Formats: sequence, C-alpha cells, structure tokens
Amino acid sequence: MANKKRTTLKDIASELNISPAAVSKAMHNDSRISEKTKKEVKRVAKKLNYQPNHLASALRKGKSNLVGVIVPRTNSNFFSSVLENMEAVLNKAGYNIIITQSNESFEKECKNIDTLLYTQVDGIIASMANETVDLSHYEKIKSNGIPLILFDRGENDLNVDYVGINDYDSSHIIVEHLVEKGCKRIAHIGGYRRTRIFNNRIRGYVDALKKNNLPIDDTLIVESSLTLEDGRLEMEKLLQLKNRPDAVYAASDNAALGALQVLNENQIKVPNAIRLVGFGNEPFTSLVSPSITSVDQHSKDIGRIAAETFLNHVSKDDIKQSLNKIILDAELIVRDSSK
Amino acid sequence: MANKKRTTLKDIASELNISPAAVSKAMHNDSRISEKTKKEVKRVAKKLNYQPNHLASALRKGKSNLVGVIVPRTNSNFFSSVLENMEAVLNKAGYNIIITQSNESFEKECKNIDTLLYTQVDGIIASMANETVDLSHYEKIKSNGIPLILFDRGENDLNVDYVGINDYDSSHIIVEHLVEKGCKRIAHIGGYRRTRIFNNRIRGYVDALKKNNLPIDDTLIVESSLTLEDGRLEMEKLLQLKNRPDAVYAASDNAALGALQVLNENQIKVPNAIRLVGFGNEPFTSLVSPSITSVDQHSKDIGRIAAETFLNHVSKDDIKQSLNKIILDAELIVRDSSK
DNA sequence: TATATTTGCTTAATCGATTAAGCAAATATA
DNA sequence: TATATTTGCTTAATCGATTAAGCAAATATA
Repeated sequence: MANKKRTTLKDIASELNISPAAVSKAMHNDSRISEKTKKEVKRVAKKLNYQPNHLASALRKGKSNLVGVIVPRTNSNFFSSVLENMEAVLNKAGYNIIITQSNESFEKECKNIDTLLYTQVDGIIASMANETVDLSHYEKIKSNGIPLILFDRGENDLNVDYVGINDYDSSHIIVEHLVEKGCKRIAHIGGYRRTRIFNNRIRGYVDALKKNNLPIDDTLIVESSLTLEDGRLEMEKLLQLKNRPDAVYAASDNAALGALQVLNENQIKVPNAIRLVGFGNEPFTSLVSPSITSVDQHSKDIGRIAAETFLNHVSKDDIKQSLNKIILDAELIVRDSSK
Repeated sequence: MANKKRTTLKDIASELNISPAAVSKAMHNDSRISEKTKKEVKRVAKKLNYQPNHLASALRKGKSNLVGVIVPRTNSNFFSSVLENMEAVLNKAGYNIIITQSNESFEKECKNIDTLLYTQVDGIIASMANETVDLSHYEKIKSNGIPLILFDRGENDLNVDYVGINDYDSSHIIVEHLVEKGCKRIAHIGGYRRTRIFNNRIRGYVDALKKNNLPIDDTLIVESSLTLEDGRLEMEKLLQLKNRPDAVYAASDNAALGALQVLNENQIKVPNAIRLVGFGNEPFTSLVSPSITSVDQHSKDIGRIAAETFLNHVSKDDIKQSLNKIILDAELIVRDSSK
C-alpha cells in the first residue's frame, strides 16, 4: 500500500507492448497516433493511476509552467485579492502559481527569489518589501532571462514591467476632498520615501497643498512603517502639537486605524474635530466606528493585469518587448471619518 | 544579454577540464574531492553565475525539498500566521513551501492537490475548504505515498496526522464564561456540522448548556458559512424572536462582527443587553467597538507543529509511523463585548 | 621492498518525459 | 501498375544533476 512506486510512461508502454514515446504522444493527443492506441493508453493510464512527472517534462521542455509570486504579506485583503485574480488568469492559461511571502524583510525576499529561480519558474511577479533598497537580487531575475513583473510596490530604477495605481494623483484627490470639507491643516502620516509609492504619495500631498495655496508645515509630515502602532504613535505626537491638524491623511489603512483609536480614546470627534482618510480600502475601514474614508486600489485589476503582462511576455519572446508601465486611477471611497 | 543559456555543471567542468561528476561533488563538499579543486569549482561557478537546476536534481534524487500547503484563504490573520511559522521551521530544515489557496472551493482544492502532486512536492500540509465533503482527493495524496498533515480544518474519517485546537472544550469555556456573567439564553451562530471543527463546537455548546442545567432551544442554534454577512443575517433573525437571547456565541470572528454591526445599528447595548463572543482572535476583534471577546487558536504553535510533524515523517520513513493527533487547548481572550 | 589503503578523480548509467529522425506498412495518386 | 504520400509507430538522444562502480596515482603499513 504505502510507498508503491509511481507509474511511469514506461509502465504503460510495457503493459501495452508499445514504446514510451508512443505513450507520451498518445497522452498528448498527437495526430500521428491512432485513436485506438490513444484509447488503450488512456485506459491503462487510468488503471495504473498514472500521474505525469512534472520534473521530468519540465526539465526536458525547459519550461515549468509555474509562475512565482512574492508578496510582502498575504494577510491583507489587497494582496489576497490580487493573488486570487492573478491566479485565475494564469490558471486559465495553463500556469500554476507559487506564492511566497517576504514578511517585509529584504533578506527573506532574496531567499524567496533564490527559491523561485531554483524551482525553475517561468516568470516572477512581485511586490517589494518595505525594507528593500538594494535591487541586485531583482537584477538576478532579469539576467536569468525570465520575465519579471512588479506590482504595487515597484521601483523606477528597475527597468521592468509594472502595474500599480497612480499614487501621486491619489494624494491630490484626497487633499482636494479634505479641502472641500474646509480643512486647512492637513497632516500626512506617510511611508518611507525610499519606497516609490510612498514617496509619490508624499509628493502628491505636498503639491496638492501648494495647488490649494495651503502652507507646507514639516511638523505635519511624518514617515513610518505605517503599521497600526505607527499610526497610534504618530497621532499621539500630532495631538501634542500646539497647532493641531484638522485632518489626517494616513498612507495606509492600518495607520489610519491606529490614529482613529487614539482619537477615539481622547474623545476627539471624528470627523467634526479632525477628519481622517486612510489608504487601501481594507474591509475593516467600513467596519470600525466611525467608518474610515479610504482609497481603493483596484486589487482585482492589478492581479489580472500583472498576470496578463506575464502571459504577453511568454507568448512572444522572440520580439524584444517594450516595457509596460500600467498606472490605474485609484478611487476615493468617502465614509463617515471625513464626511 | 537576454536569454543567454543557463550555466550548467558541464560548463564549469569543461572550463576546468574535469568531469561534471567531479564538479557536482565539489559543489556538495564531497570528502573525496581535493580542497584545491573545490575552490576552483566554486570560483568558476560564481564567475559563470551558476544556479543549480532544481528540476534535474530533484528528478534524479526523487526528492524535491518542496512542501505544498493548501489553505482556504490567506487573508485571515490565523492562516497567515500559521503559514509564517510553518515556513520558518521548514526553511530551517532545507525545505521550501508552496502556498495555494482553495478559496473555500472543493473544486479548487482538488486542482490544488493535483498541481502540488504534479510539482512533485515531498509532502502536503492542508486545511480543508468549507465545501469539502468528499475526501477521495486526499486519499490520492496518501496513495502517492507522501505525507499528508491536516491542520485546523481536518476530518476524522481520514487516517492522517492532524494539528488543531480543542473545539469541543473551547465551547465549554465560552459557555461557562457567559453563564458566569449571568446569561441564560445563549444563542450559537455555528458553522456547518459537516465540518468537524464546527460540529465539535456545536456539540461542546450543547453539552455545556446541559452541564449548566440550561435548556436547549433549537431556535437559538443556526448553521451558516460564518461570513460577516451570515452573522448579520442570523443576528437579525435572532432579534425577531419573541424570546430574544441574552448572549450570542459565533463560531467565527467574522460572523461575530456581523452580529455586532446589527446590534449596534439597533441600539442594543453590548454587553449589557446582549453579550457577544467570537472565535479565532482575529486582530479586528480588539479594534472594533466594543471589542469582541474571542478564542485564540495558537496559530504559531499550529504552524510550527504541523511543520515538525512533516519533518518527523520524512526523517524516519522506514518505520511505519503512528498517527499524530495533536489537540491544543485554546485560550479565551475576554474583551468588552462580554464583560 | 611488497602489499594495502587512501585520495581524487572518471566513466557510465540513471531519474521520466519528450522529440527529432527514421522506417515499414497502408493508402492515395498519377 | 508504379510511385508518392500518409499513417502509426520505433529508435535514440536529450534535458542537468547525481551516484555507483571503477581505476590510477599517491600514500601508508607491514
């Protein structure tokens, strides 16, 4: 019962007294094999519970039909949704995906890339860890000659395909919205500038203030890892200011939630005293009280487009591909925290 | 630059005028290879940017050093945390993990198993989808002779290793807690009985009521998929009852959150009018208002133990293994919703 | 000094599936 | 009827890495 040897093409071949080559072709419905033989082969394959050995065929064909995916973490709705839609598109095209998590760690990200290359994936779709600054491990993917597609967390310096939303414009939309509600001192709990998307959000925020003739106050702009804890910490600091903000725009929903907790604990009315906007449209933003205004990042589209970009690459590898930078417009979802 | 051929052992061998076999041994620090040769080999390997071809070595060795993992979804903190800890243990032992999601779909789960077997994983660690009743696809793993370890969502009928918490006892702890607070009509928004863990929670709930001499009222026991929507729906139904419950025990945090929303919307004071307990200790339980009492499932331990169970299997495959059913005690985290 | 052992490699087979090349028999075409 | 084409396979090589078996040279032991 246990550990019985796997059935191979050879076993089927010897049972039917034909060559393994014929069996292989029969399984792939080669037109040069008679219908009768195909039927027989499939019957015996089923009888012997034949499972093709992927390692062997991938080795021979030089193609594994696997796509590696690297995400910072899977436990956000954004990444989970991206993965789901990415997988759906790739499955339909005959590819399977291998998901790995970097846990926002640079070291882990490097190891994940090694693992994926080592597993001979046909391509890698990745979103960079917060820690990542050095990009040599990504260069390694490119020098391996397999497609690399980045999404959400990308890098301009890296000459690769990218799918994401327009972070710069998103900040504009947020600031415009808050200004419309009468806010004059808008604080920004941002991510680290070294990450492109967070830098863009900061730039968008600053430019939008300028555009609305509002002064830029450096004490209202902070950089952090954007965790819930960071949100709490920075909100507490902002409340210490002599001249408090009348609105807070956090570059992540987690940070926004942390800020909201502190505001609630201090009995500061949201949105009346301070308006609050997050980023990412995580499900909990609509669950907390008051519900948090946020920006939807079109996770489904990002997953789908990233997958399609990969498929595009492998379908016409002969032609030198032009780079695809696909920037989607984000959507502001207005909720109670800024009404 | 692009699509240059991969470096193989042969390339290194011909550069140094030795055999590929010697190169292979040198890379693995075989004691029968001179230090001088090893150094040379490693120098050239680095120079040519050699990456071993996993497909080839796995095919030859009959071992891929990959472990397949199937989870219903990655976007809960529970599964995400299990994965993180599982991966840490397996990485240390030289294994890499391939994560797949079933999205709670039976069909997807079957496809995932096929993919993993096809990829020649050395073992599979899985948590079953809600929909799953037929277990023949799991039998397929067993008949392939590779270890199968289930966690959280397991099945008694399947003769495999299992790691999870004591669902039956957890219900007892919850009911005792609510009784202590003076509750007499405790409703249970449960999962479907066909899933073992949910069945155990229902049994535990019923037995605990009996133990406390409380009547069993069938109108207070409902089965659902335990989503947030289900929680809302069932809570609304419970509020229609002539004889309303004074406590609700939901078998998932999402369902508990749905129930809480309905209670808040109806201005029913929690915990004063109705006490509420969830299950899973998802982070949002402490974030909503009021915060929700819940049961912690020791996700870290479950991930670690599942991984260790797998390693145990592969380390002594000669001996017929005895089954491991590891049941951890869960922990009640009391919060505002039941104080 | 003669034999035994160790060192440091090479040779050749292997893991399974795939595919280019080839060939005999069957069938189609002129 | 003679030749060309098609059908339905087989043979043999291949994808890279690994490993059992073997062998010559170097070294150790009696």
